[in-house]
Amino acid sequence: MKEKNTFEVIYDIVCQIPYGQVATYGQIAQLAGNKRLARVVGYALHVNPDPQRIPCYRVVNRFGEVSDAFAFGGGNRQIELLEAEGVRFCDGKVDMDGYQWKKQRF
DNA sequence: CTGGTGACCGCTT
DNA sequence: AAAGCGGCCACCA
Repeated sequence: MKEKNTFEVIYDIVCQIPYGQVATYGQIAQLAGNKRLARVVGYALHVNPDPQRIPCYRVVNRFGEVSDAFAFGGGNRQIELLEAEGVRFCDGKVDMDGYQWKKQRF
């Protein structure tokens, strides 16, 4: 049994994001073990070995905005995908008021 | 083998 | 109050 590396854990968490919701790097990083792993989370999605299994487009920074580095494929592709799921965008930012993946308290 | 970087966040001065 | 820096993991030269 091989223990899951930090990357595997990150992929697992991102894969657990429900439909119509988004999560932040810090949120995932904290669930992965340390919130400082946020940077690693970004890198993990950067390599994104399995985009079909890892919906990286459901991951946004704490501002609710997508990364301005590569924009996931040349443009706001990510935003359109989220809109297709029913997520509302405001000035290119996600309405974190009720779409941020909050671990169901109950 | 060593150094540096990266789709980030939070703390410190 | 604002600005700068560190930290963690993995990969590249």
